[in-house]
Formats: sequence, structure tokens, C-alpha cells
Amino acid sequence: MMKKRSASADNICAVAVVHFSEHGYDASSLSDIAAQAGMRKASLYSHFAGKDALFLDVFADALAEEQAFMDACFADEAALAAPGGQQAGALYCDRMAQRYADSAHLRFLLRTAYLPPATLRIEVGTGYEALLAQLQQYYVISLGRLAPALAPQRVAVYAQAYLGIVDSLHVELIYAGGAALQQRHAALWQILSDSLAMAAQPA
Amino acid sequence: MMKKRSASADNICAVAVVHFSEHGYDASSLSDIAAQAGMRKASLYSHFAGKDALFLDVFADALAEEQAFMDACFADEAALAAPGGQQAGALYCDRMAQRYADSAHLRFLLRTAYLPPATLRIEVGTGYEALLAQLQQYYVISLGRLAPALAPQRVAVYAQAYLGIVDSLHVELIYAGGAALQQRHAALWQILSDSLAMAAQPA
DNA sequence: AACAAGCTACCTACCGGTAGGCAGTAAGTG
DNA sequence: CACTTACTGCCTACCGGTAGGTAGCTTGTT
Repeated sequence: MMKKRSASADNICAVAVVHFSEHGYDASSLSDIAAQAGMRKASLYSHFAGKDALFLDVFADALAEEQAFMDACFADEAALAAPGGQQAGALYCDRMAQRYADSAHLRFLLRTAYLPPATLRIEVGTGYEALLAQLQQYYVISLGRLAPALAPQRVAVYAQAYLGIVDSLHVELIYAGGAALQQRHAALWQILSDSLAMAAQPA
Repeated sequence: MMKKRSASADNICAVAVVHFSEHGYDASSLSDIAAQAGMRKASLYSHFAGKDALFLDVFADALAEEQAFMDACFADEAALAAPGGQQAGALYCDRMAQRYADSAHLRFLLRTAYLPPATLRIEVGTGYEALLAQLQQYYVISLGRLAPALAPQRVAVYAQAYLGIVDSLHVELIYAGGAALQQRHAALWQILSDSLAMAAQPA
């Protein structure tokens, strides 16, 4: 991988992602970000054209990082899978809470994907949709490996449900966290498992 | 019901709820709100103590309105219910999309409940949690009426799953809307139905 | 010499909030 | 009846503060 940015710019991005994830776009100040990055606000402008540009750079970082995380989860899952054992997409959901705690990029992404700054709606929207599409694709592949006999239209339904569950867990991450998340995860996974079991061996 | 506010104050709130729901707390300007309400910013201060107070008033309105909507949905459901027929909580989900399109209060609520202004986190949090708790209670009652034989711990799981589904639909409302919502609704409802059917008559 | 990367100092625009004035009106008082 | 008083609802004008953004100088490195 090649480095596209200077070390200073990378540092600024690392600071900015925290500010954006905690305060949102509007309430984040370039002065504060610059100060925490060890420089004055004016010096930011030798690295980024403006606030929007900085935001979009951070957003691109976040997308790339979460893409990589997703890749790793489903790669691990494929490596560990025994047919009929692990359920499709489970690893990604299991690791999500820890990931949220560790990664400012994920916190940033969940905050700004759902309520992006008005002027950047389209850019943010298309980027995040691509990520979700990738997740859906991974899930379909994984489910196809674990339950090959499933009818294609059934697979589509489960993929939709899976994305819905992921969204629901995201909400709980932002909103409540910890304990409540566990319960919700368990409950939603339960009904998904039940439905899958029923579809796999119909009465 | 008694009127607590003047007509002007009601008008201001009606304008403010739209602004807050579209731009969020930080990006909403009192000047703009006042102008659209037919007065100057300074005149707002004869009706509300400040931006926070206005926001909290609007928030209280939104809570009350959504509470009333929830009440109506579950009252209708109880009236229409034939045992084993309609599924618990379905009406509320079915009407949600239309409701979202019609009600600025719901759009406001979904936006600010998940990402409230930093200074008002606790007030918003407690208020919205109460609403969700009420929803959960309604669902449990409704499910108890339609499937009386269900084990209590099972009911708790389904209640959690139901809230999760509602959250997921909320996300889809904010984020995508229309067509995608239908699919997600259908998929999540499908797996919930499957699981319920399995629990009701175990193999 | 040239360039990158910082800096100080400053700009305009707008924010939430405050002070004080100005019509209209409804009630009290002789 | 006329007159005063008090109040409501809105106004203009302004405050301190901060935002994003720009100009131009000073460095250090090559």
C-alpha cells in the first residue's frame, strides 16, 4: 500500500476522526482539531482544502478500515467453518461490540452515515451503501457455503434480515451499548436461527 | 386537554420541529426559525427562555405525539384481533412508514433520540427510553393475548427482537426509505413469524 | 534559489442572547 | 367620559464569542 498523505496529514486525520465521531460535523471545530494535532488552524489549510475535504478524507479512511475489518471477519469465518456448525455472518456481529469500542473510525462511520452533513449527503450515502452491499454479498456467500440447499429467494430474504440485524445492533451500540446490546444480539440471532433451522429441514 | 402555550408559541414549535428534524440541533438557527414563524429572533425570547428550552418543548411535544400514535395502533390492534390471526405489534410497524412521511415529530424524534445535542443527552435519553419501554410493554401484552401458552422467558426474547426490528426499520426510514424499507420489513417479519410458529407448536 | 510547513494576524459571517423602545389594548380610577 | 397604568408582543440594535477561511511572513531543508 502506498502512502498518499504526509505524516502531518495522517496525524490530523487521526485527530479529526475522534472529533467528528464525538461531536459530529457541525459541532467540530477546525481550531480544536488543529490544536490537538499540534498546530494552528491556518496550518491545516496547507494539508486540506477545507473542512469538507478533511471530512471526506476521514470518511474515506473509515470506509477503507471497516472494509478491511469486514474482510478479515469473513475470511476468518471461512477458515473456521465446519458445515452446519457456525452460522453465517456470526463472527462479524460477535466482534462488532469490541470493534466499536476500539475503533474511532467505526464510531465515526455509524454517526455520519446515518446523519451526514447536509452538503455531503450524496458522497456519504454512496460510500456507505457500497460497504453494506459488500457485507450483504459476504453474507450470501457464507450462507451459501453453510446451507447450500437453500432456495435463492430464501437466501435473499435472509440477507435482508441479516442487514437489518446489523443495523439494529449498530443502533444499540450508539444508543445503549454493553448489556442491552448482548440481549438484543441474542434475541435477534435466536429468531434468525429458528427461521433458518425451519427452512433447512421443513416439517 | 388544556392549552399550555400561546398560539405564537405553538406556531414557533411547529416551525422548529421541522428545522430540528432536517438540520439537527447545532445547525438549526434561531434566526431562521423565527423568520419562518413570522417574527424576529429576539421575539422568540418572550416565548422561550432559550434554544435549549425551545428544543425541550419540541421534544416533549414529539414524545407526546408518538405516545398517542402508539396507543392508537395497539388499541386498534386489540379491537381487530382474532386469536392466532394478526401478529402482535404488526399494525405499529405497518403504519410506521406512512407515519414517518406525515409526521415531522417522528422524523425529529428519530434524529435527536439517537444523536441528541451533547448538553441535553440525559433528558432526551430518559424520555425516549420511556417511550421504548411503553412500546415493549404493549408488545408483551399483545403477544400474551395472541399466544397465551408462550413461556415467559420466550416472551422476553421476542420483545427484545421486536424492539430490535423496530429500530432496524427506523434506521431504514432515516437512511433509505420507501422500497428498501418494504423488503427489510418483510424479511425481518418473516423470521420473527417463523420463530414464533416454531415456538408455538414445537416439533 | 526554491519549496514545504509552519506561524501571526486578520477577515467576514453568523451564532445565541440581551437591552431597551414602541405600538396596541384592556383594565382600573376619578 | 377622559386619563393613567400596566402589560403583551414585537421590533431594532447591539453584545461577546466563535466559526471557516485568507494573506503573507518566517523558518528549515534540499
